[in-house]
Amino acid sequence: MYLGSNCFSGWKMVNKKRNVITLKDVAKEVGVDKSTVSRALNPGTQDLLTPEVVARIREVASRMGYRKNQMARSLRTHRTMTVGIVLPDITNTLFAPLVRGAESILEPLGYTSMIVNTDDDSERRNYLIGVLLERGVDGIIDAAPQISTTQFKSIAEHGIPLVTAIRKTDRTSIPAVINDDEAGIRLLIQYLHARGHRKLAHIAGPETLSTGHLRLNAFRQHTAKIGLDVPEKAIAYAMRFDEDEGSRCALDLLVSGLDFTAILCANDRLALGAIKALNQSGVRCPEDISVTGFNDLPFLNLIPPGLTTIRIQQFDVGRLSAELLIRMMNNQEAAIPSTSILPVELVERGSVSTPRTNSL
Amino acid sequence: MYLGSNCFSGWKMVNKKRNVITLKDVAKEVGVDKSTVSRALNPGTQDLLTPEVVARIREVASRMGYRKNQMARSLRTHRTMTVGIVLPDITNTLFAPLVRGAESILEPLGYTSMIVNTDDDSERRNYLIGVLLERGVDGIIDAAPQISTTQFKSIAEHGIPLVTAIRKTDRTSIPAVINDDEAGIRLLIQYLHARGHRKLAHIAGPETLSTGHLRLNAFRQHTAKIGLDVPEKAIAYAMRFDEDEGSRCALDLLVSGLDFTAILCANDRLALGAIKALNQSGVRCPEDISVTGFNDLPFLNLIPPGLTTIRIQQFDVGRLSAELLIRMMNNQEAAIPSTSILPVELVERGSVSTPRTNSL
DNA sequence: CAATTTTATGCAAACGATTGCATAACTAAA
DNA sequence: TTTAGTTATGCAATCGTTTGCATAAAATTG
Repeated sequence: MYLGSNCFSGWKMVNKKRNVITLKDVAKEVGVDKSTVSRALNPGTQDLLTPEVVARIREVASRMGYRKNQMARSLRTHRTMTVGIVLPDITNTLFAPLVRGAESILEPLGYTSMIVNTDDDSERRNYLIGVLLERGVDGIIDAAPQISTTQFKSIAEHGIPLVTAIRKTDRTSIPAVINDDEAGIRLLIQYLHARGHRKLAHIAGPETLSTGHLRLNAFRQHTAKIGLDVPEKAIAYAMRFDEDEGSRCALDLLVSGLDFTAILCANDRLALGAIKALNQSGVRCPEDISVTGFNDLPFLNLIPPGLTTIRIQQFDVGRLSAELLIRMMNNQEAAIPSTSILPVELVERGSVSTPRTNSL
Repeated sequence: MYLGSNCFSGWKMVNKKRNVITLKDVAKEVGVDKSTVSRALNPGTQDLLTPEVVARIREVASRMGYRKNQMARSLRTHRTMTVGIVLPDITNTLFAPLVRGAESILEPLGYTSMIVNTDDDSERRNYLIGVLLERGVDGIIDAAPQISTTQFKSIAEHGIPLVTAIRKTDRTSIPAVINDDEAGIRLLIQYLHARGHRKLAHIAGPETLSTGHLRLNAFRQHTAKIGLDVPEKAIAYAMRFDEDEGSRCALDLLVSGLDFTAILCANDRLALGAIKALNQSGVRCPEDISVTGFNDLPFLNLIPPGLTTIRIQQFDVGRLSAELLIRMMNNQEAAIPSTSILPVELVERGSVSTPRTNSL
C-alpha cells in the first residue's frame, strides 16, 4: 500500500522534472522541421542539407544541450547499437580482458555492451539471453556456451548474430574464436617429455565445455603419439574449473596408487588447487611432482613455485570476436570463418623439473 | 562505395528477416485489442482483466514466442530499467566483485547494467557518461569519480540518480558508499606500532582520488596521534594505483637516505610493486623492511611473503550502492545517507615482522 | 426492476526519433 | 523566358508500447 502510493508519486515527480530537450524543441528554436534537425545531426544524412543550416542546427542543438534519445532511435531503426556479452563470471580474471578486447572494437563504432554473468548455470544462461533479446541487442558474444545446447535456437529465431569466444559449440554454423587448446596441450606434453617425464596424469576440465573436452582429447592424442601409456585412472575429471576441484582431483590421483611424475591440468585454477593439495599431502612441487596449467592468469608469476603454463590471448579473442560480430551484423557473412584459432605460447616457470628417480 | 551499398543491402535484409512477434500480433491471434494484451502481460495491470482472458493471452503469447520490446516500452514509460556502472577498469580485480554485488540487487528487480571503463582518464569518463545518458540509464553507480569534477553537472541536469562507490567526491549531495579507509589505516598503524615499528614510510595513492587522499590523511593523523614523527620525505606520492608506481616510490624512499622500518602502502598493488623493488635492491621483506597493503586482492594469500593488508568488502559496496540507487530512483531520497562506510578488517600475513635492530 | 456503481475492454494518443514521398525553390538548359 | 531537372526542406507515417478516457456489460443497490 505504502510502497504503491509512493511509487506512484515517484513516477509523477519523475514525469514532472523531465526537462529533456528533444528534436522538436531544437526544431522549434531553429525554426525548421524536426526531420531537418534529425538529418542535420546524423552524419549519414547531413549532406542532404545546406551546410549553413547544418551548422546553425548543430550550434543550437549543442547550446540547448540536446542529446539524442537512443531508445526512440532504436525503435525506429531496429538497431540498438548494443551487443550482449555472455560470461561465466566477470570476477574470473580470465574473462575481463576479453571484455576489454571486444570493447576496443565496439566502442569506437558506437556500440555499447551489456555484460551478463551465467555462473555456468544453464538456467541462468537461458534467462539472461532472454534478457538480452528483450533489450534488442544487435549481436551476442558468448563466452559461456556449453558444447551442445538448445539455447541457440531462440537466438537464431531472432536472427541475431552470435559468435562464441574462448569456447566453441558443436554447431559449425556458429562462428567461434578460440585459443589453440590442442597446440597448448601438445606444447606442454612435449615440454614435459623433453624433461624426462614419461608418466603423466591429467586433471581434465568439465566435458560439457569445449575447453575441457578439447584439452582432454589433445592430451590423449599427443601422449599416444609420442608413445606414452596413459591408463584411464591417470585422468581425473573436474566438475568445475576451480581450485577446489583441482585439489580434489589431485588427491584422487594421489590415493589411486598410480605412479606418475607430472600432472597436466586443464587450467591454471585446477593447477593451483592441485599444488595446494600436493603440498598439504607432503608432496613437493616440482621436486616430487611437476604440475602445469593453462591460461596464464595474472599474478601467476608471483605465486611459487611459478606455474609453467600456456599463455593465451584473451584480449585478442575479444577483439576478433567483436570484429567478426560486426561483420555479421553488416551481413558480410561470406567472409566469416566458422572457427578462428589464436596461437598460444608456453610460459616456462618453476613448477616443472626433471622427474624424481625413486617412487614416493 | 562498396561498403555503402553493402550496408544498405544489409539493412534491407535485416528488415526483411524481422519476424518479430509484437503485441499486435498476439492481439489479433487472441481477438482482443493490443492494449488488453499489454495489460494482461504486465503484472501491475493484469488484475484489471478477467483472469481467464489473462490466462488465454499469456498462453497464446508464450506459444507465439512473444517477447516484449524493451525499447518501445522505455520510450513510452521513460524508464529503461538500465543502470550504468562506471569503473576505472574491469580487468582490475578490485572492481569485478563490486559489479556482482550491484547486480545481485539489480538483476532480480529487472534492471540490466551497462559497464564502462574510464581507465581513470577524465576525458574518457566524460564521454562515457554521455554515452550512458544517451542510452537513458535510470541511474549511475560511479566507482571512478575524482574527488572534484564538473562532470556531475551534466548528470544532475538530466536528473539522474547517482551514487559513488569505493570512492567519494567533495559534494556531500552525492551519496557515497565507501570502505572505512581511515579505520583501515589506523589498524595498520596500530599493528605496526604494536610490533615495534616507530619509523614508518607511506606510499600514497593519487590525491585526486578519495581513497588516496583519505588514506594519506589517516596516515598523518594516526601517526601523529600515537606520537610518531613522520618527516615529509617519508611520504612518496604515486601517480597511479599500480605496481610500477609502487616500485618507483619504494626506490625513491630507499635512496632518500631516510631511516624507516616499514612502508605502509595505500593499496595492494603499490605494495606488490614496492616489495618487488625492495627485493631487486637486495632489501628483504619483511626481514629488513615490513610492508603493508590495502584491499586484499584475490590470490594475495598465495604470493610470498604474504601481504599483510586490509580486507574490504567490495561485493557489499556494490550491493549497498545498488540498494541506495534503487531507493533514489523511486524518489525515496529522504532515507539516503550521504556517506555509507563499510567496516574493514586487518588480514595478518607474512610481510610484517619486528623491525631490524640495526640500520641497513 | 430501474437506477447506479463497478468491471472489463477498446480506442486513440502519446513517447522521440527516422525516412519515403511530396513540394517549393532554385539552377541549368533550350 | 519557359521548361526540365536538381536540391533543400517539410509532411506525415511509422516503430511497439503504455495509458487516459470512453463505453458496454455486468453487478449491486434501493
